[in-house]
Amino acid sequence: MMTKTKDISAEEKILTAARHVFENKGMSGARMQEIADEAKINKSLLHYYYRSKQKLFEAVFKTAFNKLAPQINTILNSDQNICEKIRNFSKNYTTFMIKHPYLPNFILQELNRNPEFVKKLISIKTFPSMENFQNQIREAVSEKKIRQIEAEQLFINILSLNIFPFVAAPLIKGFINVNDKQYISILETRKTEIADFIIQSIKI
Amino acid sequence: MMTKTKDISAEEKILTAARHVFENKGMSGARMQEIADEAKINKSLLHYYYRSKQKLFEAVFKTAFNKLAPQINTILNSDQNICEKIRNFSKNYTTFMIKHPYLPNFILQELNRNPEFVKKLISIKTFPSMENFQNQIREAVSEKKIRQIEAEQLFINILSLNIFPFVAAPLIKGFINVNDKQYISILETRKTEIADFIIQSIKI
DNA sequence: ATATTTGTTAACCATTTGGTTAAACTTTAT
DNA sequence: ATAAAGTTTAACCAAATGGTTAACAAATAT
Repeated sequence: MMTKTKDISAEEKILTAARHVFENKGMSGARMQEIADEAKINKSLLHYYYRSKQKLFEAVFKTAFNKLAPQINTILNSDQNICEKIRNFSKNYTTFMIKHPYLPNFILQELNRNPEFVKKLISIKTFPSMENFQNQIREAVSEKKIRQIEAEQLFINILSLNIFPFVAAPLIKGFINVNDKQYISILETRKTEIADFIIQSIKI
Repeated sequence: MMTKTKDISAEEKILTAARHVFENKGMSGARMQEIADEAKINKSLLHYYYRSKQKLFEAVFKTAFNKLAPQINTILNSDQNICEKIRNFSKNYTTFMIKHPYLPNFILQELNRNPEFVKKLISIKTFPSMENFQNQIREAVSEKKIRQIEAEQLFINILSLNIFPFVAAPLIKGFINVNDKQYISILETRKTEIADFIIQSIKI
């Protein structure tokens, strides 16, 4: 009857549950039944809305990737100066990922398992290019605003310092021997620490 | 006695094949039959030598982890000075991982999937501690050899810059638009580039 | 030589798993 | 009201999968 009013659509419940299960177990570890249970719907509904596990996975993966890519794009294409870029990105990225800590690992995992997938993503979307960033760095170097450094290397460094602490959280927690709460506190510090570290390195 | 005059023992072939399959597909994506095929032995032999998939996986994981942990330990415990440490580690680690590119991803993936596993590793082994490294950094800071920085943050930065380029290889290759060969060349450059970047940042 | 232990294989087996079907229930259109 | 279209479920199913069994082969000990 009126059950539709405050109900979240099944399709939506499925996507949320699928996201959760896939992020935790990966494509091959996830079970359709587990997703159905978590969404509290019948397993057949999964196939009704998304034809197959693969299709459901791709839906989840794409929305996940579309949360990551635009952020990285702010480094490559935006008219801030270099230091601004680094400061803003590090702050925004870390803030966002503290709320979605499984996202980076999920994406990297599946990208590693299925490297051809990257090519799809690059071709289909208006995929960010290094060109603007390269020009910006070269210019900054020749104007002696920053020391000599290759754009690719700097780009990799920025990504590494920002993303790795989330991907390797269990490992790092083990080595520096802190609990979850303490680790989040360390990540909070990194919102500004990362940018300081990078800028300190490239300034003249 | 049990001296095997045969070329390579079946047990060894299994471990090699298992390592390969597990590194590529992960625990849940790996298939016992695939491991058997790759080792060119009957599937029953897998269970003869290693009781179960889980046991076989653990054998593979432990040997993998034991290749990573000692390297990280050279940062935490070794009597080199800070710059030496950073230079040597970055060079050695990157050199090693170019030869074993799937290792870091494999370890991080399974650690993420099963975070309790870390606790096992920490407790059982003479697991490296941060203490010496912390003292070294604090001392260097107070002696004004390097600028003020927390040991944990520096440690995370060192690991990030070294390990992330392997974990995120497909992603980075996509963004900076290079092929495998070009990417390896970039990694080669990083053998010294990483240390330069860090030292530039922390020197006074 | 032969008994015994160790290594190896093909044939099975029980369970899990992604996916299908057909019927029932709801909502919307006529 | 009633038909049509959309949504949801229980009951199935075939294939895949981790694991077992029992017989056979090779090495080792007596």
